[in-house]
Amino acid sequence: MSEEKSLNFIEEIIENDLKSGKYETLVTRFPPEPNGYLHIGHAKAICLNFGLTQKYGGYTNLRFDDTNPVTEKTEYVNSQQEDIQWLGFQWKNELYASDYFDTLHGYAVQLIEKGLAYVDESTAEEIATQKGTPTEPGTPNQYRDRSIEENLELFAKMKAGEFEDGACILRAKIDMASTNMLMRDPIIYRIKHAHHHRTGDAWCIYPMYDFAHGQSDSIENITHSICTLEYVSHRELYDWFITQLGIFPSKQYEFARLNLTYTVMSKRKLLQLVNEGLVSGWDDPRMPTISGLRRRGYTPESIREFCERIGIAKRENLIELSLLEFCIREDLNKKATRAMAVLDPIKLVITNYEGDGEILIGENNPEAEDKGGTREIPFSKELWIEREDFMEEPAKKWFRLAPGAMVRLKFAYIVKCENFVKDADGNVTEIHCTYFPESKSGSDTSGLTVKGTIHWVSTKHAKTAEVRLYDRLFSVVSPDAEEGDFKEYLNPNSKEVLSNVYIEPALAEATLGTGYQFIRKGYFCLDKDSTADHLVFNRVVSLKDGWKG
RNA sequence: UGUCCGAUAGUAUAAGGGUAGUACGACAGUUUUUGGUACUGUUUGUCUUGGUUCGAAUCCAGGUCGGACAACCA
Repeated sequence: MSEEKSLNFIEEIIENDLKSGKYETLVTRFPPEPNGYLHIGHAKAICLNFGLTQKYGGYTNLRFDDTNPVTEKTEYVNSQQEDIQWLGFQWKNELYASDYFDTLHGYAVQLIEKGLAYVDESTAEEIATQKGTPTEPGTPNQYRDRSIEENLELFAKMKAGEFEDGACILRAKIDMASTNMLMRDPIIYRIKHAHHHRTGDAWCIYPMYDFAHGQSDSIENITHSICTLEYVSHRELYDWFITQLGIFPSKQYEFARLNLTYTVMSKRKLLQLVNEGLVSGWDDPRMPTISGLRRRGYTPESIREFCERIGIAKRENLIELSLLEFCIREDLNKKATRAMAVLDPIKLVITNYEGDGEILIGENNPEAEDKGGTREIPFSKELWIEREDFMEEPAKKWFRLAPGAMVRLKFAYIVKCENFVKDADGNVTEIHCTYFPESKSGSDTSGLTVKGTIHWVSTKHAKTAEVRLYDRLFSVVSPDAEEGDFKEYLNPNSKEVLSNVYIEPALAEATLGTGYQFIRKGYFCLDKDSTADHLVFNRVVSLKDGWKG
């Protein structure tokens, strides 16, 4: 009866390690560099790392990989923390690679003392040339055989600030002929007279990624250091430092990063979109950032579900955006309060309706167990309906309004289209209907049956709102794979603003962070730009549309 | 021309020598006061060539294709 969900390759490794007693406690970490906002690809890594320790016990650290002072900012630290917590995860320890600068410096000295590191005064260009190519070995230079004493002295001077940026660097002495370019005496410390967001001006030398990451993992007793595929070739170096230093042997495992159709994911490109004003900011609802998705109306649950469904493997992948959309529809279908809004209005007059109108009762969510309660919806003689719900010359399987056709007004009556009015340009401006008083929703004794039900808002009671419709940011499946500048492939219609949308009165009480379904139109949420007298809604995603006209 | 990683329906992901399964998508139908939801059905797949084996998606060898690697970035 145990419907065992199959394990991904990392879970298999962990189960084996736990079973064999190699580790008692699983420790993972999520290690972002605080140089940008987190995106859906990071969400995959977050769900993986935190999800693993939730499943197997143990804990996950949040460690900021802040070894490059010129790109990092506290603003990013804060946003990254907010995003992780919003996704629903809590780290055990908040740590920084910069916490380990002293230790790391000590490790470097140890390496020098073992004759495994040297100070190189070559220029960046010389070093690049000497490095060789993937198919040709590198060549050692004259600095490689300096004495330990001289190296120690020079490194001390580097630390003391006696050199300009770029004057020299500290390299590990490994193998200039290695088939792995990273093993050809990698740079481990460089000089940067720059202000660090946490250590201030205490340091002018900073460790490179390869000299900081594995050791930081080791210091924290990380058992499984999970990263993306582009670090595969770094693993040899990762292990080499740990072995030479004789410290806790964290192990690195790599999985394939997430790629999404019609999206770019690299921080560099996302930053470009922000800086060049092509989007409104990191949290533009079209951005694949966590903050963008949040503002768009995605829920943490839907993103976690998405990360669960895409799986973890080592092959390159390109996930269809439709899966993300499925996940948010599935979640919001159960949660979203239903309401009526007319995005593209046209007036409907019920010619035989007498009186001031009436109050109807509507279910807030037929998918919720308690139906989400009910609300009052005012109805009257004149209504706004969706322009696209009327066709002067109906198509084949048209269920909606057309001359002589009948539809039900959601929560209200069945009406029959008797007539319509056109302006001088031939545009329909008004639709005239008659209604059947005995067809009232919930107490219909008319015996009439109709195929179509349309939504509406009473003109007299309608409130107005701005609605922002979003579509994919790019018009090609894989902007990264296209020739030329990726920005040439931006979808010019990715955002459409409707400034005069009619909404039913109940929607005037909408709150930030709540999901709404505008019946027949899609899922929406209030935007942070909204004010009491100017409501702004974002469309999260449309409903699946079964009508193929 | 080197080293490393990978290859299963349109997209992802299982099956770990023994029936190729699941999800999303697409298509069709049932239900429905949302052309939504729910439910049912259909559709399409092991990169290739050999080998081992009673039996191979799985193990072995060659090939093909895709990706990564030559930042004082992470």
